Amino acid sequence: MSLPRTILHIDMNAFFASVEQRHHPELQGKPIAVIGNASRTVILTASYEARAFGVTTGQTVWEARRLCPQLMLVPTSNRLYGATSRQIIAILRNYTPQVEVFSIDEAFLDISGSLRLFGTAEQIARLIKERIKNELGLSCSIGIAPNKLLAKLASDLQKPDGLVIVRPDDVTRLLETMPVKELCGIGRATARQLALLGIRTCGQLGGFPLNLLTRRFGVVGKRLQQMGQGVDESPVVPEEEAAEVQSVGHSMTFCHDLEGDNEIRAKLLQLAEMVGRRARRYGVGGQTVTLTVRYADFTTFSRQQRQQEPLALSNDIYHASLRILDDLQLEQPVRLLGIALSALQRGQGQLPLFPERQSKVRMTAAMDMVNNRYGDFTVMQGSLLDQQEKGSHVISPAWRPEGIRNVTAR
DNA sequence: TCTGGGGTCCTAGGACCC
DNA sequence: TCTGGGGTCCTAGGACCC
Repeated sequence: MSLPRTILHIDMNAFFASVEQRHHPELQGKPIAVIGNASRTVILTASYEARAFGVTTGQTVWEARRLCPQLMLVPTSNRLYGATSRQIIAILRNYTPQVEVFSIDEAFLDISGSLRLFGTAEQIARLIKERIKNELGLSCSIGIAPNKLLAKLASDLQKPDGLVIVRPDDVTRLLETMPVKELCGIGRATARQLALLGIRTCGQLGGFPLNLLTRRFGVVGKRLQQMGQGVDESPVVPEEEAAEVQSVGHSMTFCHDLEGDNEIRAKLLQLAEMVGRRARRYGVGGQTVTLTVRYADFTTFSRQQRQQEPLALSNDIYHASLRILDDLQLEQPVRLLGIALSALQRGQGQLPLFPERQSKVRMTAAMDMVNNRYGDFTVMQGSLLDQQEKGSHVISPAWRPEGIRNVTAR
């Protein structure tokens, strides 16, 4: 048996929208929504004033405007959210080194070892809330519980500006009537499967015969039952111990569906440059290249090809994606294209053996430096020059402010 | 004026080898 | 010239998270 733990889950309230409101005082108290920079976008985050009208993440702008005609739309400002996220994490690290950055606006803290130093869990949570409020002008919800599953559930129970403590003795009562969908890890599809078994609440899930769960869900059955019981032994994993990153990718939805081959190739070159530059910045190369295509009717599929050696140069990634494209018979106009690198390997920064490759690598490094300093696509290959569209560069809430995690050589 | 983007993990099936 | 089975690698797709 492991020792009882005390876990905090910190969840920023309407993060992107709150940062915008703090940054632009004229937006405070107003219904605002942060959207992507491209024309075909959705609501990324709505302020609480906008949520009161029913505006939520994932809605189309058109839908949101219908619900809230006075809605103010703000394009996303990635750097600002990233910088703010880093400030938040810095505050959290004052209370324990055991900080797991779960997303740009969420983190888990294991404060089991900090209690003697800072007081009770509740006192620590209040200190954190106060500092984030005073220093950054932002509010958050915090859940306190014996494990991550319950801490995350707890932080969801009171928003905005919440503080919910789940003590070991409370767990059974809390879960008895809690819908399974509220648990992190049970989505729509699993909830629907569970409903077919007559399971709607965590209490029902936790008490359901294991053999029946295993028959339906395989190895996941055991885990599901534990989740229903509020059992979760998974540790808080700080950044430096985190698993290596598995893939690097970019995708773009275009403002109009692409029909021509040249247009498609041009976009692939642009995507390859975005993916390649990020891979090089992280010092990784990918041996598998995946091309994702979404048709006008939203049908989406992907094809991948294993390469002879790991790729990190934009041009190599581009040509690999072209080879995949050439094997495809496109049946409809293309709404979205994506390129991803996986089967990553570290150490792709060294100069290759052949002289002509050396100059390519040096040129790429020089262009990367300029772009890193002055912004994406400041300098680029000739064929990219006619591309006015710079991509939406929507930042996702899953984006990690620390950038890539450790990548170990295989 | 329908429906973003960046990830992780799991599974199923086929190829291939012994 | 029949009938397996195990293991590994690879691909495609789906569920889930933010």
